[in-house]
Amino acid sequence: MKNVETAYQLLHSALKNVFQKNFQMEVSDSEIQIQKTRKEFEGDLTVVTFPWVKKLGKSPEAVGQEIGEGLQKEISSIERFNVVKGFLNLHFNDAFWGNQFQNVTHLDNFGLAPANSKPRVMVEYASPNTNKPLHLGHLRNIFLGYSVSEIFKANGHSVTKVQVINDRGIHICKSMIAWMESGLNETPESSGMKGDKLVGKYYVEYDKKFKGQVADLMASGLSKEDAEAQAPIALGAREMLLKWEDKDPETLALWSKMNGWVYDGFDVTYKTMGVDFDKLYYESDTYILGKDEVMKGLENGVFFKKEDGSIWIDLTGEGLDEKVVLRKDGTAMYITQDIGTAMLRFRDYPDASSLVYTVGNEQDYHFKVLFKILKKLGLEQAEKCFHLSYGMVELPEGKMKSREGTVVDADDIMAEMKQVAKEVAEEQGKLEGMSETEKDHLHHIIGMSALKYFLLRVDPKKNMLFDPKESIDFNGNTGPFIQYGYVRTQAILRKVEGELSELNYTGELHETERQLIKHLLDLPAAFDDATNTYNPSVLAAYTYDLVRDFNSFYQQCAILREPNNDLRVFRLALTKQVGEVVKKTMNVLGIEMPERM
RNA sequence: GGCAUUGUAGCUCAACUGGAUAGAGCAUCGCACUACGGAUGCGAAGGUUUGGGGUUCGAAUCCCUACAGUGUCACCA
Repeated sequence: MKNVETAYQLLHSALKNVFQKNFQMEVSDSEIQIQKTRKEFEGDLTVVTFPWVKKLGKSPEAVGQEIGEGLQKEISSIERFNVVKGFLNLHFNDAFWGNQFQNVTHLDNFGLAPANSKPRVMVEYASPNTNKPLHLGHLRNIFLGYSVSEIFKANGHSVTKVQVINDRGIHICKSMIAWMESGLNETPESSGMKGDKLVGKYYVEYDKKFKGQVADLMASGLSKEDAEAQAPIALGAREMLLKWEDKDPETLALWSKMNGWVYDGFDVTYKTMGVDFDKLYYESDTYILGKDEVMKGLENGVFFKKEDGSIWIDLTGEGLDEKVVLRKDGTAMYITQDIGTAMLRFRDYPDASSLVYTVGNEQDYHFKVLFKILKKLGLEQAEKCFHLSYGMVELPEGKMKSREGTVVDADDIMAEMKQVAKEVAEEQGKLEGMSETEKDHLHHIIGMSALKYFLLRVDPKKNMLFDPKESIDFNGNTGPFIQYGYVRTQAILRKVEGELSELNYTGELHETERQLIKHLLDLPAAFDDATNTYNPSVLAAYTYDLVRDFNSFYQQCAILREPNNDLRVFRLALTKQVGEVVKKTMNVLGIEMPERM
């Protein structure tokens, strides 16, 4: 069992009965609107009566009154109700909520669906180029993709995390040619640099040289275009790409050596992030497959060939354009590769029902086209493929530009967060008796929680702003705030270990207790919402509110000091449940909970 | 220019998908408590939801329009 029968469900069916009995009417599900009662009114749940006002030919107040009385007969736990305008506010008694809570404590895995009870979903995220290090934008991508994977798992799906590594193409050749021309023979070992940083350095080097050469050529009278086409280093890069495609052994050796450095660097970064992958795809493998698929599609009439030999698809019938899928020289492009990768993935995982692509919204159009193509090629799962499109992370001065040096490096920002966590923790001075490695781990957990929460609490669809100067907060609506709330629950529970007996309390509830219970009961709905909308921010908001409710409760109700033992046990059980739920939801966001901080 | 997308407190974000008096955090000001862990709680102030029309019992949300930001419109990825 994932959940107890909710108050919503109860009300829902009771409403149907009321309409049968009082008005001899059937009501459709869509007519029934139940929402939480707003704070300024008295009640727990509110039924909106407007949809029926016309039909019944009565005033909203009269309809509300009548339904309210009917509902009271159906559900004895409805202690009282009031009608304000067309809103029927229902107040359930304390016993009802006490009971609901007790039912939850008996569940094994409240809020979660049984593992692997639903079809497999593949989630692609990260998918970096191999010519430069990861930056803040990647962090949003990676945390988002990881979290969505975990959300699907929590909802019972089998999940395979994949990425496709863009390991070939002109951009890698640029780093390679710059490295060769430098003649320094630098390696990560010799330079002491992280592999991805080293390769990134040569990418920047390339750009510098290129610009210098272009400037020189222009000074000697060439047009900008000609200069760019004739810059020696650009020619070198292109030549290298051709050699690569010809499988020139030396070029291939250099290529795999430098890519290897990058992978080593990425692995370190992924590890710090706390993310992983089940299966990697390399563009250098899949682009050939893509070509095959295009050729097949050409035979089947999905694609057509233009006079110059390039291959196209006509999507004008679907409101899109014509699109090239294979160059006239027969080489693969981005979308060719994507077609191949998709086909290969569904071949590798025939039980997968869909594939989620975590890719920035600048590629919205690309994925529209891709999914149409996949469908035309006869891939059944094409309709269920989903582009998890997310907005850019902007800096105060605008978009990040790697060439202008305005990127926020992933490793740097993570290290910085950890450093801040360390400073705050030392200031607090609550960690005596902890070993240095434990402390180090704790600082890491806290720093990462600030960063992850910061990036995940925003609706993925939207662009968001990151201000390095103000950096990331540790107070208020933040990861560390939630961690602190969790730590507090654990601090309390540690003192009563083994003391938790059966729940026996049936008395009145404090307002903050009712609030807390109601919030806890919303967990399954929050998970559903997050799954349906591919949106971790739903869970971030849910958890933040829960912790606030708990803090409120904690401030106003004695737990350990409560003299009435039944009530004390009840409050301890509440505390425990809050801790478990927070840990669960944060785990899905990839955020670890410390026991002390 | 076409298409897509966004515009909510000084700043960063919410708003149960059309519901009641638009909510949080940060920043500002004030208060609480021998603290079960203060990385706390409570409160004040802060809004013509970019402007203008429309749809209806009811609009930040849907439609039209103007303005502003962003993305995209490559045989780049």
